[in-house]
Amino acid sequence: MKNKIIATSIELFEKQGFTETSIQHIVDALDVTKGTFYYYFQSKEQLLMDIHTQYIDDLLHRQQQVIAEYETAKDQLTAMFHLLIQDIEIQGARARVFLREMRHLMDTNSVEVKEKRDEFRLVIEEVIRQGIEAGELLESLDPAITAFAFLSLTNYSYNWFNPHGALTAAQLSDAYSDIFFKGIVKEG
Amino acid sequence: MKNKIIATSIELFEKQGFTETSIQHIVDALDVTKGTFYYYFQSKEQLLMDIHTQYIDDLLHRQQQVIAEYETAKDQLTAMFHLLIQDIEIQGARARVFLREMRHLMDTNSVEVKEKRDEFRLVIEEVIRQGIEAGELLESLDPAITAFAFLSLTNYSYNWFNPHGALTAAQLSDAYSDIFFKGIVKEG
Amino acid sequence: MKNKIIATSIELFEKQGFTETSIQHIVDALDVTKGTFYYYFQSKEQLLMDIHTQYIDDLLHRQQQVIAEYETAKDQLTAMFHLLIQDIEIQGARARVFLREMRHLMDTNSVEVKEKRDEFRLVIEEVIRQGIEAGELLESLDPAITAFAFLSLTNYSYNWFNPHGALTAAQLSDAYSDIFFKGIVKEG
Amino acid sequence: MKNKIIATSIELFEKQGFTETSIQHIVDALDVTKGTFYYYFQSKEQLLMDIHTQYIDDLLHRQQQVIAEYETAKDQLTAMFHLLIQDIEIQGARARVFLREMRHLMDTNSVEVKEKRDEFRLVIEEVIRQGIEAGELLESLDPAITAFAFLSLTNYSYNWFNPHGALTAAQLSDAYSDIFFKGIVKEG
DNA sequence: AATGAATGAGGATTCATTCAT
DNA sequence: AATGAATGAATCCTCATTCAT
Repeated sequence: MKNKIIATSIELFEKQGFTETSIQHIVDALDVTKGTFYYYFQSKEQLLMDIHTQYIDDLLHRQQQVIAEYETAKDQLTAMFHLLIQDIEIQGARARVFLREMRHLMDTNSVEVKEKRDEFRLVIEEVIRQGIEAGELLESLDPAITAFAFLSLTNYSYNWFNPHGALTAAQLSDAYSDIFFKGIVKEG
Repeated sequence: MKNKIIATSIELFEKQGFTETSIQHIVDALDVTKGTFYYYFQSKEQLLMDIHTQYIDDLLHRQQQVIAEYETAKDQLTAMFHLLIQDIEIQGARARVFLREMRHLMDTNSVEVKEKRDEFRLVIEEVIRQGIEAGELLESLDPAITAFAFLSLTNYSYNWFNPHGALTAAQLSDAYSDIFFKGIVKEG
Repeated sequence: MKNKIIATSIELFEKQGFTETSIQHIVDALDVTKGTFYYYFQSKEQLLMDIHTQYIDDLLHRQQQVIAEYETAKDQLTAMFHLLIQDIEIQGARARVFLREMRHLMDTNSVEVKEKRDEFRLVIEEVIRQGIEAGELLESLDPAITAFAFLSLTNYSYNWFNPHGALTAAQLSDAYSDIFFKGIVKEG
Repeated sequence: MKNKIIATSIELFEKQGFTETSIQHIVDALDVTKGTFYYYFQSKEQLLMDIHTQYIDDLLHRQQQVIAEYETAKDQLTAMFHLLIQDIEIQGARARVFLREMRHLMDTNSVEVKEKRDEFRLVIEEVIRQGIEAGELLESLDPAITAFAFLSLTNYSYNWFNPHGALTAAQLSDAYSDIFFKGIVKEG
């Protein structure tokens, strides 16, 4: 039941937004009553926190697998492009809720998620730093800014990329890898 | 007064979000009454629409100036990086409201803003297309995807870039231009 | 202008009801501003009072003409049936506002209109009383109840009679006169 | 609780009118909170609809009983006079709300109630038609107009008849039957 | 004679949450 | 494990009215 509530909430939060989705909407969609909801969750925010925690923990775990599996910065970054963009198809709704509704977490919840989010970003930053040291990436790069650039490409794609359209997730992640690695300008 | 309401609303919408900001909050901040608000705006959505229209119209206008002023795709894109990122300092709050709260517009409002947003994007797409034709940019590029990549970098920066921090807007737009034009990989 | 406001208000009050019609509606329909309204009327209730006074004064005046013009109770009542029912065509909206919205008058206004309304009814009662004394009408009648019966027929017709339908006002007042004078039962 | 809300609302709607009675008035009179009201009713209009439905359904049911119990048109109409006028004492407030506030129902609600109201009227029309065919009532009558005359007498009495005054309901319905059946004019 | 800005109280409705059962 | 009744604060919005100009 707890998982059913989470699954339904994600759908509704994605479609209508967190604030616009009432507990009543959620329980109506599941054909149970509000009491049931409050048996499983302390509050609406707690539900949002559970969704966030599940998502980011899973992502961190998969990021670690990618790091372990590949050796070079380029391979690791390519694998992360694939990981994040191909995820849209399966985890799209969850990811969009994660990216859009974080601001509704308060106090410790907010801090806790922010820390894990930062962790994810800092791993990327570290991959880039090691790529530079290994002579694989340009020395002129600022690892922090470059990590933000990477995350911009992946995260913003949740706003517009439709995995059921003509463009496939594989095509998009390949195209983004190309742009990110080689740039867009033709060499003189 | 209308402009004062808009200015205050932008601040509050940015800090707390559109839904979380009540008309009461807005008028309290201005020390007027709710009646005053509704004298100037038909509805809360109309206020949001006014903010959106002002922002996107201004942006489209400045985009046209950039296009007119520069000749090559590279220069035009560089100028747009500067335009958008240096804007964060002055227009940051307005831009963040624009980027985050568009979903609260409904029906015709939603369509109208979406069209202008698309127009802005399609101009970038066209710049890229002409850059390719001119032999300036890589032939392998998909102009549409590349335009999205460009917008990802600029728009996502509103989420994290703090113009009052150590990193300046000029530094960021330069760094992003470099990455976008030349990529991050060291040539063999 | 005052008369234009009254005319427009009657239309709106009839269509939407007194409470549901705002001053804003009225002035919008006339393409003037609220200030104009309050230049001519002290309050919304004063406007309603003016409408009521005009209507009932006119009616009392015409009732006196009928009384003066005809001699027998039957002729006077017939003339009043015609007066009231044929009025629907020209004065329908005004009459409906009068009959439906009287309850929104307060204190002295309410009393003043009620007195004139009672006066109209008591004249009918007196016509019936004199008809009985003259041997024209049945001795078994209670003049007060009979006057109410008369007013029921005329006033309730404002609720359903459509002067633009197949049934004409003349046909209706004739039919009502017949029923009221001779009843509906076939003599044994 | 639902019935308590209905009962209290009827009283308040009758005294002050539907629009003039706020949900706050209703819940204050019951010493509960607004939330409670909206737990039982979707909206203020739904409450009004419930009142209307209860009233008209009950009336239709009792009309059928009268039709079944009596044989001649005269007896059926007499019984309906009694039914409707004696009802004022017990159902007066409910009936007045029904007769006065129907216009606040919208869309399907309005149509639904109107249909049942028409049904009630058409049954009366049919009784009159059969009375004419049976040679009991005058052939010159128009059944539709005559039915309206009947309803005018009964419905308008809700506006002025006070069952706690000197005139009893029985006396009024007898007087109205006499007038309706035999008219007011003395036979030559 | 008319305007435009402002008020402040009150309207219907929604909602997260609680709690006894 | 789940229900159903109730709360009370907050939300958007409307409105009659005032008043300086």
